[in-house]
Amino acid sequence: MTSYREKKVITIGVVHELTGLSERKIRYYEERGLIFPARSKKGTRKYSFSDIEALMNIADQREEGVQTDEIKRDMMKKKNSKQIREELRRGQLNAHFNMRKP
Amino acid sequence: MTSYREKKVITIGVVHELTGLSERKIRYYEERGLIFPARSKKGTRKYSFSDIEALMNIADQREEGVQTDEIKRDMMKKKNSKQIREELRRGQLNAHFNMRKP
DNA sequence: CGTGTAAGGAATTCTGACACG
DNA sequence: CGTGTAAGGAATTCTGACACG
Repeated sequence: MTSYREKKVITIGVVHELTGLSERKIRYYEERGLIFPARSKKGTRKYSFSDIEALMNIADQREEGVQTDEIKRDMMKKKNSKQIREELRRGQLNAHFNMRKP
Repeated sequence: MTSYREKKVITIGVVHELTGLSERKIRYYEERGLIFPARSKKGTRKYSFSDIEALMNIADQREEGVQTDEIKRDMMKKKNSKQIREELRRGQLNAHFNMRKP
C-alpha cells in the first residue's frame, strides 16, 4: 500500500533529468494517452517512478521507429492480459461472466 | 539498488503537501542537520520518500516538545547502533577494530 | 530556539501556436 | 506524426533578514 513506485510526486523537470527526454516529448506522450501524470492543486504535473519506467520503454520503442499509436495498442494488450491473469488468479472468472449477462 | 525509497526526486512543495509541514520548517530541519536533501543543478532541493518519513518523525517529536538538538542526538544513536549491528552481521567487527589501531 | 513573513530575483511550469517534415 | 521553439503569464524556490518569544 505504501507503494513508492506508484506515488505521483515527481515534477516534469526531474523526470526530464532522470529520463533525458525533453519536456515537450513527455507532455506529448501524455497527450497521446501513454502516461497519466497527476496534477497538483496549482496544476503542475506529477509523475511516479512507474511513469518514468513507462517513459523509458516508450523512448526505446520510439527510437526503433514505433509510432505512439502502436505503442498504445501494445500497452492496452499487456494491460488486458494482465487483468485477465489477475481475475484467473482470484478465481473470479465467474464474476466476470456474470457481469456480461446479468 | 533501484530503491525508490532513497531516491532524491521530490521538490519541497510536494514534501509540504505530503507532510503538512511549512517550507520554513522543512528548511530549518535541514539547517539543524536532521535531513539532507540533494540539490538539482539549478539549486532546488530534492527529497526522498525516506526524507519524508524522517520529517514525519521529527514533526511528531517536535509536537511533544523535543528540541532539534535532542532529536539529532537520538538519530545519531540509532544510526550508530544500526551500523554496529550491520558490522556484526557481516562479521566485520575485526575490520572495525583494525581501523582503530592500524 | 523555532517559526512566520515580506522581499526580490531566478528558475519552473503551463498552454496554445507556429514551424518543419 | 513527432518534436522544437519563442511567448507570456502564473506559480515555485531560494537566500538573507527582521520579528517574536
